[in-house]
Amino acid sequence: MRTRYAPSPTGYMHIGNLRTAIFEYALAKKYQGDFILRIEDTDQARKVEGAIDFIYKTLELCGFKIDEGPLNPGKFGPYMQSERLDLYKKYALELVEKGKAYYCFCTEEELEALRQKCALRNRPFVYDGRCSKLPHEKIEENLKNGVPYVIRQKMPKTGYTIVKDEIYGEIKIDNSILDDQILLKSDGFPTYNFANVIDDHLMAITHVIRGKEYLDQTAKYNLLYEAFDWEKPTYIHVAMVLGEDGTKLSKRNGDASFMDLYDEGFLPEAIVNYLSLLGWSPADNQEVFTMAELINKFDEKRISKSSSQYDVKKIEWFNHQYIKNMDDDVYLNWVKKYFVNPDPTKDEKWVEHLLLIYKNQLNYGKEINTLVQDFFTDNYNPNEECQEFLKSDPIIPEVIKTFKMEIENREWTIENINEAINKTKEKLNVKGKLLYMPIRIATSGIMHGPELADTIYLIGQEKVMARLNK
RNA sequence: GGCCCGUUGGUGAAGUGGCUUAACACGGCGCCCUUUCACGGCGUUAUUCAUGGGUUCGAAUCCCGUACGGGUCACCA
Repeated sequence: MRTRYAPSPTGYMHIGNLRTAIFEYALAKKYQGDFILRIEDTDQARKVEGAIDFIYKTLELCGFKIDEGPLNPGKFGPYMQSERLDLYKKYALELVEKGKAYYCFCTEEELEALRQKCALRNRPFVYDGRCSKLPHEKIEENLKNGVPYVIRQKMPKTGYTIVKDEIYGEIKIDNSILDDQILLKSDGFPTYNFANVIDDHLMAITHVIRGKEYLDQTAKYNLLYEAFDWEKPTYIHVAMVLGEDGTKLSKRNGDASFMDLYDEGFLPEAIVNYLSLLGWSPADNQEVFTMAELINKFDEKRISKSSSQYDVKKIEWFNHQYIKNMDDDVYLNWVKKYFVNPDPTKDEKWVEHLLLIYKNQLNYGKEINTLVQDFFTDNYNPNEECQEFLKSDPIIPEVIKTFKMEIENREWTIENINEAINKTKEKLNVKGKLLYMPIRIATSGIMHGPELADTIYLIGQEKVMARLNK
């Protein structure tokens, strides 16, 4: 069992690509197979500097081990398509030799004319194969004169080709719509389809997992495998991942790339966990699981046929689960990367205490900044809901007054704050919400917050007393 | 437009002819617990599986049509 992840080096990995990689990885590892990274850089224009390091880094963060790739080659290298050009040429020529492919000297203009003709008749464009009828001498002459050419594969004009897919079953594609596909471009680079087939075969890939948008094209792949008389890999096409709005993923509809999520403070484990459940589900009911468990549970037969929508709320929930389960010191180290301290004069212990009391309600790293903001402001303006509450019972002003008296002359510790609350309770014989909420509002100005004693302690003596004296 | 694929709740989904008058999870709403808040727990949220026919004693599950959604038809990957 060998699977591969074959991205283009664009320096960007959206969630759909990552999800495909997760499936590829899980499948390979389930059967103790190898996971190969191949860089598809045949489009010179779209190449991005440093993209390979970026891909390695991303996969590493996600917990993937790359068995073979450009930075750790195995015996099937090179793993960059741009370094395999002679290979593609060799195989393209082999097909020409066998009479299964031919040189095509058609110019851009000729093709455009052809295209127009098809458009006029409202038919899909199919190359008419005129160059396949060129006499031998003419071809030789053109080649000698350096006329630019591409190599095209001869496709059958009748009948149909069956595409076999693990998820979608058998699909019949009419051969008449198949173009004599270009194998080698005039710049000497292979087309994506051609390079894919050559590489998958030479790299002994057994299972190809890819987006459903390639399903129709697989007929062309099959014809290529047949032309070479090679064994086809098992195909597993997966439906798309859509954005939150139900449309195709793009930079426009939200933080749809791995790095965006990572930068927001989503843990790679949580991201992987969540994505594995998009378009796939395990036979049992477990949702939160480790990579090892995923590998163990993974079953490619259970991949869904229909596309699924990305949901921020749910990925937040997953992230929340992982954050809650972190050890305190690990959590602090992690959350500090996202925390922007508005007041550097606060000492480290105070900051850590503050960060810690939000650990079990934090959804993602950067959220910490909005959660803690009330601890960094001098503004005290309780909202309407607070005002309503304060007026809801005559005892409330008493509670606040009593608490103030109790805390006034004590040393500023959490124990003493709790003690003051308790004394208030005893003196006035109030408890529950009527006891806590007035104090909470009077000291912090908000109705929702972390543990009350911690909150009061962290707001600080000076500020609290000032508010109580109002 | 031709061809291909899909359609279970707001979302992820289970379900492959009777155990389903549709699991589980997220979100929403409500309640409870911890003397407050949060965490957590519990309940509720699809009279029904896009729709119309058919097959069958029986259909979300099988067949056909329709609608809707998506994909694909490049010297892009």
